[in-house]
Amino acid sequence: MSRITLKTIARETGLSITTVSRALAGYNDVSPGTKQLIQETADRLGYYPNLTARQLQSSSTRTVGLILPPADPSFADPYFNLILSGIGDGLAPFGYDLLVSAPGPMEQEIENYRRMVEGGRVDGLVIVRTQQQDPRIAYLINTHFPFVVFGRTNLECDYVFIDENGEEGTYQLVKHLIDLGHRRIAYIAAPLEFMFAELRLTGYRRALEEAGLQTGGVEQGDLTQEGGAEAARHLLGRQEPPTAIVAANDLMAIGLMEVAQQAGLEIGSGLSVAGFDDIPSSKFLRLTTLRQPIYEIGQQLSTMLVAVMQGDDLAERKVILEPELMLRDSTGSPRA
Amino acid sequence: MSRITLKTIARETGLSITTVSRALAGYNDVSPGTKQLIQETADRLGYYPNLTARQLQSSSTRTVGLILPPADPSFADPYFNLILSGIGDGLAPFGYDLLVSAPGPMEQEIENYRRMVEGGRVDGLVIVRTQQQDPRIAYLINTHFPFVVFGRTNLECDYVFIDENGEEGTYQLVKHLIDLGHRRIAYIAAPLEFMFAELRLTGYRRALEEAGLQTGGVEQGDLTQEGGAEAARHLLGRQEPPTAIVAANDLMAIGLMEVAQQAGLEIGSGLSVAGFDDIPSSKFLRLTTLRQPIYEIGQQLSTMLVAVMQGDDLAERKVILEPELMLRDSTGSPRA
DNA sequence: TTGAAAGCGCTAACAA
DNA sequence: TTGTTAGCGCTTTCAA
Repeated sequence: MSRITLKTIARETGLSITTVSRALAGYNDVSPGTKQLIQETADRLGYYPNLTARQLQSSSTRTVGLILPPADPSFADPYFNLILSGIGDGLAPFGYDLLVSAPGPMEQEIENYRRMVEGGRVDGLVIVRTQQQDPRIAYLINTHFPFVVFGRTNLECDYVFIDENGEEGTYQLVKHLIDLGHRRIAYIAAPLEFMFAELRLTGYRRALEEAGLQTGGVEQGDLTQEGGAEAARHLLGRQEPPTAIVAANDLMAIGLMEVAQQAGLEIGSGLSVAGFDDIPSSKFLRLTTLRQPIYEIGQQLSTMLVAVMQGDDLAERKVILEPELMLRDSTGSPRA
Repeated sequence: MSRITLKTIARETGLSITTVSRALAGYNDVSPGTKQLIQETADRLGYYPNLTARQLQSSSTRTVGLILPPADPSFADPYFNLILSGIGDGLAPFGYDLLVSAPGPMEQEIENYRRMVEGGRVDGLVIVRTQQQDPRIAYLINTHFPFVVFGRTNLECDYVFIDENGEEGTYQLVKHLIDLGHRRIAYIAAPLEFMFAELRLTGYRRALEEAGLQTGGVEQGDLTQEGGAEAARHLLGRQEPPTAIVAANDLMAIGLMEVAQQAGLEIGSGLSVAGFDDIPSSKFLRLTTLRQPIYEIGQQLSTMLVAVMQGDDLAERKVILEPELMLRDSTGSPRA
């Protein structure tokens, strides 16, 4: 009991493979009678075309790739869940599947990209979490492979991307804290190889500078809740602890809040805390943050990628969205 | 500037495609000198094998499929994010990729399955969110295709699955509420075509029966926050409103909490609320719930699937996990 | 140790 | 309207 192929149907009907192929493809250079016979036979035997063979023939896969960065556990990060969701839902109407690849333990990231691109497994790629000098983008431009990016880089290349204005957002947030009366404002930065880390940190610095303030301390965290907690312990242990701490993402801000509460600080009045992302939990924790519509960005990215793969011209090749400042109870005036 | 194939290398070195193939595959029936020449040429030209061609030849894809149910927006559901994360991370060490397919707008679900299975796009499949008479499982058993399932069904078939004991968990939860003194306990059920909906509802009913209590009202919700809110409005509008409401999942419980708060009820003392899943937000909302380790289940499922695809015998083909009762502030004794 | 030939399942150019 | 031939890129007998 082997698989049903065109050959099976050809043998069954006594016609050639070519004719069977054309009949099923709906070409009209096949006589109606033959067409019907073939169609009936195909239905009866339950024929379904082998997509791998088609891919090989057409060198098109109708599949889009997404490779997750080798963080741990990268996949469980709410950020990726949302972007994945947006891309998946955005692709569905176009009939594209999404091939997701998580990097194995000791595997080099570039191997994943080669597998997808040079191995011909996908027609296009979505790149997320850009680095300042992102080797993946240099590589893809070099190979002329269709891709879109979530995030900017410092590379001098022309490519399609969406990014949020992390600098301006963070600037507005810190300015708001200054306006509330804070003078010692600390920052928990993301790893600086990431482009967004640099941009957000710049926004923080610009706001302080403009107000003529010194930094209230800058730590670096690994974007996890535990990383935020760790950085918070350092910052709160200082001789003159800050009255406000801004974290580069919500997850770290949440870790920070827990540490502050354990230290007996009242969030909002005793210590102001803010994050970046507006993940679902932030709403319930009343965390002031900057909202970037990650899910919608994912959707828009997939639409743009489809255009790129089809060779269409895009009206906007570089989209920069303004994050929305979500003021909640975790920030307030410093204690008098 | 076309792609580098075995043919390119063969032409370049003056050898045959066969020899090139075997040299690169590491066979030792190629002379050392030839081998080295081929290897060097391949490196120099940047050869990478065409995976589609290999797939066609070997009829193996090293890819696992996951098809999302046609809920809306299915992808954004925290439940799927976690299971997806677990599967993706679990598969990575084995070198399998994950092909995710979201159903298109008007597409029938079975078409997705045919594409993956009969189209030969994947070597195995993960089925989530089982229905009582799940046609997908009947189909897969029929085609002898490797798969594993998250959730039971009412089908009399032998297949590999993991499920949580939703009946017993819900029973324990409702029993706890009864012990606290509640007498009017309502339930917001999930759509009953889902197997887990039936099981959890049974647990609720069993606990009431055992205590000789009437139901405090049963509504059906669509598993979303808004669905929970809607059901809550009905339940709270009753002549004798319940003192406790249990929802079939956390998302609905969260919607329910919001409605209750708007109605001026104090969660925990005025109205006890409980859910099922323990999604990240539940912790912050202090929602009493039943925790099922969805991420870990996803990981274990992928390990089991790899075994099934390899034809290995599994020690445990049917795993049923006990959910953990997470008692938080959203439940308490009813007001005297 | 190497190469010719066949085949995985499909599509497409070209003849008949 | 149909069939023959070739080819997508690879692996695998089987001969040389």
